[in-house]
Amino acid sequence: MGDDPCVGETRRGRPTMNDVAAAAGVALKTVSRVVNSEPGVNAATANRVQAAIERLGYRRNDSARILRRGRTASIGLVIEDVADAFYSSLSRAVEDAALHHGYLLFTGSSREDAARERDLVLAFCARRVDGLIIVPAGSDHGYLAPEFEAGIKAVFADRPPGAGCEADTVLCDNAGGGRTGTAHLIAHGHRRIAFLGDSPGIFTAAERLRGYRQALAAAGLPYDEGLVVMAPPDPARMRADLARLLTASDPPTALLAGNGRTTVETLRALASLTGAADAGAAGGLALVGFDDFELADLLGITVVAQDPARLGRTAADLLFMRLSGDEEPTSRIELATRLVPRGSGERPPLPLRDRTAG
Amino acid sequence: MGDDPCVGETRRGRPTMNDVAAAAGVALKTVSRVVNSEPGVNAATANRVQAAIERLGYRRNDSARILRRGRTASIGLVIEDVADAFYSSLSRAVEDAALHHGYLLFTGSSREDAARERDLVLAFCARRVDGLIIVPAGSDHGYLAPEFEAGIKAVFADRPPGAGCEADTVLCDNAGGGRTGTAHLIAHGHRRIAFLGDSPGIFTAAERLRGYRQALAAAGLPYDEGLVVMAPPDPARMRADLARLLTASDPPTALLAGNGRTTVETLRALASLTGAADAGAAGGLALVGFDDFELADLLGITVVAQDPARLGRTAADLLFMRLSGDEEPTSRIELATRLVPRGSGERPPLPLRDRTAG
DNA sequence: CAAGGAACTGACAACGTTGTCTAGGGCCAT
DNA sequence: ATGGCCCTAGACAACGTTGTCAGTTCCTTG
Repeated sequence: MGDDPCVGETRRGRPTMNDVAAAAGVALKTVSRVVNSEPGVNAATANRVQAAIERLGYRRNDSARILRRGRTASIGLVIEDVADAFYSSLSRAVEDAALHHGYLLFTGSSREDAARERDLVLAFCARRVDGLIIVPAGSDHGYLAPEFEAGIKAVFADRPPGAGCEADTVLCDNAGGGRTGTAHLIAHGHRRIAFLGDSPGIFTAAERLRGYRQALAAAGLPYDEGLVVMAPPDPARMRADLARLLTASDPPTALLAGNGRTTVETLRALASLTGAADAGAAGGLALVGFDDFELADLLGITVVAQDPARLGRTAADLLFMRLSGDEEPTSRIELATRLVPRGSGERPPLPLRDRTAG
Repeated sequence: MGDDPCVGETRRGRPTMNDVAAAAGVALKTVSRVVNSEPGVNAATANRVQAAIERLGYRRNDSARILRRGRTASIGLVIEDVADAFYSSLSRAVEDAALHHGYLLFTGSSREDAARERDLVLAFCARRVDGLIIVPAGSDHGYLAPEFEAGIKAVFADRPPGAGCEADTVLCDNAGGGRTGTAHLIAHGHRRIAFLGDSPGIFTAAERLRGYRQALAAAGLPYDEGLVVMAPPDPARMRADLARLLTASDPPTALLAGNGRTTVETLRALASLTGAADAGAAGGLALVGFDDFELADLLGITVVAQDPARLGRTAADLLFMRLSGDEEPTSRIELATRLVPRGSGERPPLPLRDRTAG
């Protein structure tokens, strides 16, 4: 009479185990056993249940399951921005690990906003994720205290947690990378090296600057504030800064770019300033970038390479160790960086008079 | 006596609303009202409850909430690979939309594997996501039927669902883009244009090839299978293919690369084959890439640009329309592509004898 | 043949929350 | 003074699952 071809009750919404049980003529618990492949169900019964499951299109409700069992088999990942290649590589590594362990993954980008980091983390906690991997934007992680109390595991990646927050941490050796990159330029004869970093509040930016200063000091070179820019990589601002640097009375002969974004924007700025088609050699400046990027090989850009996938993998490994009961003291791992010479960082200083030739 | 400084019972695990209620001397339901900012609670009482919440570090259990309310305020996103720039831009757009609507986001990469796409989607469904955005890897979406029956909303992005699956779809105009790119090369005098695509089973790859053929036909040019490669972008394989193409008796004077990956790998292959530092001009070949990529501007690579962020935004908009009750017939949106001339696609055909000059 | 066990199945409570309904008390208008 | 209403608060069931425990059947074994 109705227009529903199904046999029996027309239920709106999803069938439950109860519906399946009724359809198969067994008890609820038996369905549960079949769904979870628990032993102790007669093959014939199991088949009947299985048939009912397929006929009704039954799908277990994991919210109920989670509520009952207390574990969610999911983890949360908070990064700075998925659209950034560094973080998307990291994401992918975490995703792989999660999949491998049978976990589902919540993802969110903080956009370098501490409040947003906190909201995301707490939302994940409300969903009762078993663990968290956090690239922190903020420096106060007091809000995590009740979560730790409740047994949640967290691993910090790329940047350490705020003071007073004890948790596993995986970092790159940012200061070491800054030293290496700077020392490389010094070894090629440069004495005036500009550092184009990100906001000084960002841990990695500050560390890399520290490494830069260490290398200068080790070589007996003075630290000149006029050669350092620490600000978010805005294209227009960077072009202006570079123009100012290059037309100064004692301009730099080499640049160290503080991260992937600044490297790329530096290349753009150089290209637009010098009009050179081959930005890699623009202005005869030597250039070392921090963080490798796609096509750096073709552009011949020397970089201090990090390994975001390894960072993600390591963080995930630590987390899953914790989730499987590991109670060791928290560890802090620093991953080495690797200098990849490709030409732009091996150019000797160009005497001032040759500059305009481009 | 114990070593726990807390007053009252020492509970392991998280405090519940019941615990908060006991601590504040009110009923469970009153706590619920406070937590959810429901009206009808005296300010003084609310303060008492709030204090208890903070003292105990209470955090609502969303699994229970979801179970009770039936809606999860979360959506699932299945893409091909987060680490790919195209999909990470798309992800970010979806993430923004989710945040804006107060939804949480599950993410997973299918790796071009239909079974994995299915597993991810079903896992998300088991978590009772309210909606799905899917970049399908497979071509059979029958497994979604029970989910649709249960009221889940799904939007397909970048590629259409398999036959028989009626759902909102947002695509790029792949055939149109293929036509545009090919016509552009033809307009610059090319008659022998190679097409370097991806696996023919991938919808976008097949569509772009179709556009290429349409443009050839429109210009009265023959379709030469020898100029077409349809396979996943493996670097070694691509180098071999390019070497074969370029040393053939009647080699192409221009290349149309089928997607971002193939464009980049083509550049690498050309650079390694010709030894040219400036890969953009390697071998004097004209080149148009499908899908824009970072630094294409600096390299001077002409592309048929898609807009992955817009794709994600549009898909999310459609999904949230559905989630807010929209019952219109399903729509299929095609987003226009945009040709961005940058030099590599505007080179005229180079006579064969000049080739080796590189 | 009785007793014991193995294999299978089911009844029931509990997970932590929210929706519905009811109850008490204070205040206003009649 | 009394009925009625609003404001506040709580009791209780229900969401769909899983863990515990108890029951039934049937087979083995002494």
